Amino acid sequence: MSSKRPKAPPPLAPAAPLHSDVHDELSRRFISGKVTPGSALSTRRLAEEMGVSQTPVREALSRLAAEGAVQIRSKRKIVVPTMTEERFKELLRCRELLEPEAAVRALPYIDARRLSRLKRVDDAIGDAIIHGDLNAYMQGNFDFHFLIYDAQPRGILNRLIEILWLQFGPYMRVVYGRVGTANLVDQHERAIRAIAARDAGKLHRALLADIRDGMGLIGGSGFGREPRRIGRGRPFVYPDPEIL
Amino acid sequence: MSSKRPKAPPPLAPAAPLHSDVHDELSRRFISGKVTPGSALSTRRLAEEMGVSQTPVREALSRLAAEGAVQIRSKRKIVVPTMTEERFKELLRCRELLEPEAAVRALPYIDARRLSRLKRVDDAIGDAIIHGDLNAYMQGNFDFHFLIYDAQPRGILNRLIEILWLQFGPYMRVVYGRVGTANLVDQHERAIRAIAARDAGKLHRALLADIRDGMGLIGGSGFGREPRRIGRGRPFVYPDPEIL
DNA sequence: CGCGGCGATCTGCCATCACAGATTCTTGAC
DNA sequence: GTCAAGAATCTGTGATGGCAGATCGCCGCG
Repeated sequence: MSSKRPKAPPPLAPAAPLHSDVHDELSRRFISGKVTPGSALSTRRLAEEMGVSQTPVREALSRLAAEGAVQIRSKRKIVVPTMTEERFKELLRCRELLEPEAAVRALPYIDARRLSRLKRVDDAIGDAIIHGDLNAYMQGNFDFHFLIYDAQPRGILNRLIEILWLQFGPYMRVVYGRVGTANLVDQHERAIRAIAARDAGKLHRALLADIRDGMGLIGGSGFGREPRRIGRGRPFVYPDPEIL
Repeated sequence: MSSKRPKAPPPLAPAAPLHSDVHDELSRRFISGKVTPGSALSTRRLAEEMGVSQTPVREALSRLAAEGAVQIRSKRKIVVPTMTEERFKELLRCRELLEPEAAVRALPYIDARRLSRLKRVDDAIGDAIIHGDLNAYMQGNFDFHFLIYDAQPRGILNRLIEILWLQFGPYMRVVYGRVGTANLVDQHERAIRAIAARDAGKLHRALLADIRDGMGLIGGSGFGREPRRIGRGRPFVYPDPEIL
């Protein structure tokens, strides 16, 4: 009953801007592979779907473009990029360079509570593999990695990794959908043991193995069963290889 | 004199969107250090300055925010981040991880013509150091590195590196302005020799040395002679350490 | 002299509308 | 039946206007 407070104060949740909400929502879709490579996005449709105007959507897509998750073609098209073998390899190479480092840097910040959460997530991943639940698997995989990296307050390194996952997500989904999750081996357990033992070197190697594992699995599954194929040389070509 | 072509065709330059122009211009300013850390940006001012409306400016700033070059504070402020020692170290660590790799990958694509351009740029850098021309030095330094990385068509790796430089630029300027360019050693020559010899390992080490060199120079110059200092512990604190 | 409060002015943010290029679908001529 | 021209309908883009929060400064009260 103090005299102040003309209206209820929003102590938490200081009213995030709409474009931020939109970006978050779209990011989730990308990382969890709910958007399919090669498909087009429309500002108007997204705006209507989310109940906002075009403006915040456009802004969110602008950010996503900067993050490489979408391409803004000059020909009035904004599409989620298709994957080429080259692009895919580069993506994984970047992950190899950054993620083990991020894990090692985060290691000192991983407390017992977080470690137990990691174990729970890993169990969920195991279930997902058994039941062939692709959604659960991808969500679990994301949670697992970023539960590690984000133990330390998010910095530039983690940000770069997030950018990689934004580009990685959509493609991962289609590949796993094709190959199935059955023959996934669980490299995560190695990581958990390394964390429990506070062994940075082991953790580094475990992450590297995990990433390379996905590469072997996916990379061998063949590219180019996508929207349309042109010619026969490199199976996949951008239908519109113009600038930007 | 064909029957078609109601108006002149724009064969090159397909009329880039305004927001793209704005982003390019701002990027140049950031990379070349023409913006000072801690300063605020206003959409209206920039719009007026560039002769466009707020809309494309906001979009460009959105991209720059995704690239970490600016922070969009919730309190109606959009600022170029100040530098903390922590942030600075992380930035350089990321450069160490990515740039030598990018150089090595680009090495096969560097032809004689590009190599000679590299030498010219390096000469210009030498002159800039002698004359203490900070603008020329920073421009030359940027040109030198990206002349190497961009020998290979720009991919994800180069994109990540660009993001790092966008964040790096503003701070580099103030540090060099403080320390001076006099005692800069030229690690670039090592890189040039490595390229001429087609020696990937040598090139890798040269780049690493170049980056660490800057780190030693800058890192030792002390942080926190910036806008305002608070307390005495860690010399530099965000004046507004809220979310985002 | 100090300080509290109110107004002018700044800010980012978002909705709306208009424009122009591109695409698609229809329609009409041969 | 075939194909080309044009209209209808998409697309991203940009300017404008206005809303609400934040900030700064001035003015007057104590």
